[in-house]
Amino acid sequence: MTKPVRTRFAPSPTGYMHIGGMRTALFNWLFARHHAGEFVLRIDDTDRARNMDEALEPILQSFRWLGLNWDEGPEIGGSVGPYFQSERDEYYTQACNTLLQQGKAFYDFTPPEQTKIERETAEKEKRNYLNNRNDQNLSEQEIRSRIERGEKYVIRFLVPRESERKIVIDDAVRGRVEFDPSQMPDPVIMRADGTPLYNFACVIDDAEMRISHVIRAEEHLSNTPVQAMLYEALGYDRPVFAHIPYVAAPGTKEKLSKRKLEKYRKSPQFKKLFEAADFIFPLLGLENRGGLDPVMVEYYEQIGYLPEAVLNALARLGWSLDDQTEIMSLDTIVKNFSLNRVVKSPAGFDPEKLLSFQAHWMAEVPAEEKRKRCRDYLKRAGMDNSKTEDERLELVIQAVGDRLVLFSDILKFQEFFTEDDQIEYEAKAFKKRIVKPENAVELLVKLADDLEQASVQSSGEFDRVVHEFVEQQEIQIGQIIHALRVAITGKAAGVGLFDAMAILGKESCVARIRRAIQQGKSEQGGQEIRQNG
RNA sequence: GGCCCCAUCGUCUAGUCUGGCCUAGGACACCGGAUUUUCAGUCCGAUAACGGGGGUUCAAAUCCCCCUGGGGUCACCA
Repeated sequence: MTKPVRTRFAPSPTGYMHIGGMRTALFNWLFARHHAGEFVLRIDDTDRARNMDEALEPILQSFRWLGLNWDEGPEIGGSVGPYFQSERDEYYTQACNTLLQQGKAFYDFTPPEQTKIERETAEKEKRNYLNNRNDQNLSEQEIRSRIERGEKYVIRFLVPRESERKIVIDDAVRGRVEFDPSQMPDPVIMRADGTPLYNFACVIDDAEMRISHVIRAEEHLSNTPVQAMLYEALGYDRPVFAHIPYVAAPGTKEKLSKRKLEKYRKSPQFKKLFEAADFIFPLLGLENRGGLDPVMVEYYEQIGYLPEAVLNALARLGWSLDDQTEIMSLDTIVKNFSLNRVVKSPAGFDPEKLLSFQAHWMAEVPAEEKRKRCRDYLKRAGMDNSKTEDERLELVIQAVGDRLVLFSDILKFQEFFTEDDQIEYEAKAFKKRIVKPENAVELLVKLADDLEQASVQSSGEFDRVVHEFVEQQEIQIGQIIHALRVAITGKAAGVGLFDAMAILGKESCVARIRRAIQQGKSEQGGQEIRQNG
């Protein structure tokens, strides 16, 4: 009988969920779900964070947002808990004592400074570092008396160096990987204060929690031989290891890292994400949140991505279904996921591709949901007024159409939700379309009069009135339409002009045109004065 | 530096295990054209890759060797 599939993800409570970490978590989750197994969330908090809730909540929230549920872990518990490493001391102590008794681990009183010197010397001499084993054969009595004297010590696992045997890892992604134990230092497994080190705690937890497949990023590959030896020493069965490639920064092969944020700011692929953040987050009052950047999952949630899009993009980062399929729902991915089809080389995270997935999934969102989410952004930006009522909002969303890629994009169309005298003109567009052309202001004056007289309501009616005006004035439509757009929306580009006019209504249009005329005249006047002076 | 991993269009990838159907497929981006009052979109089209060198073979992106390049990791971090 094969063991039931159980996978895990073990984040440290750092207060943020790394997008690359999320990808690792996703693969674990997918593998478990595909095999109808279980997915465990375990918290690696051997560092003992002080504000656990604060540090953990954003991580759990990212899982919730993406819909990656866990079967055991924080908030829900489970039968092989506790799920916080800080509460599992007894397991580690016990395992450590077993190793000590069996002579598979030893007390090491070597002061850390000396270890450091030895390591540096080895490096200087360009040879592999191996720790000294001076304390390996200390008698029980001597150990006791040195401890009583207050000497500091650590406990090291005794690597079986003398055997000729190689440590072989049959990795589910990378195939057979060999390591030579005779090259490996004895790892510290317990600090003097009795707290375990990651490599040790991890083995015990994975074994005790009956994890069948350890799917993790490839930077752990070099930890694996040590862990494999620990499994054996402790009499546990090894899980299947699968080392998936790490997620690289856009356009590079370097691991995506939060510490390199400033560098990313300048990268062309990341630039748009930062710019979007700079525009949107201040409107939402989030500018002081500090760490809300594109390396975190929370960024994508806050700026209005769809879980479907992020999931789709993450799944395609290092995994493919076949030679064609790009767009996949979570169901499809679960149905088809396998470790065989995980690539070995690191995959650069591509924000452009994510955006294209987003555009696709956005098109599938029902109108009502779109309205709800957009209104939420308007509300958070303080634009909760009579103009954001369902009816108008629906019209705007329809007119905006595909231009709404992120929910927060609605904030780029503020002109529909602000008062007529609050419109901000894009300086460049205003100059080019209204101030500079000789007769633009004059035409706008006449058009405003015409509009005022006319009975117009629908987009088609506005279209008709403007076209009649064009004929009457014997001009090209291009001569008025750009000025008109800027006058009404303040912008050079946007939704269909007649749609915009219909949404705003005749009164608003006329008011806005008149205001632009005034502004235009004053800017022209200013120019003349300057020219004359 | 030691150990380990990786290597196909600008990017994500298919193809590699099981050599021939690969004059290397798809997607994103980019470029061009059409549609359009702008922008976006949509449709059509174009450009674009097996890191290099040796083998093995009738045949190599695919197997072997070497080189080069990139990366990960070397803690009383996780």
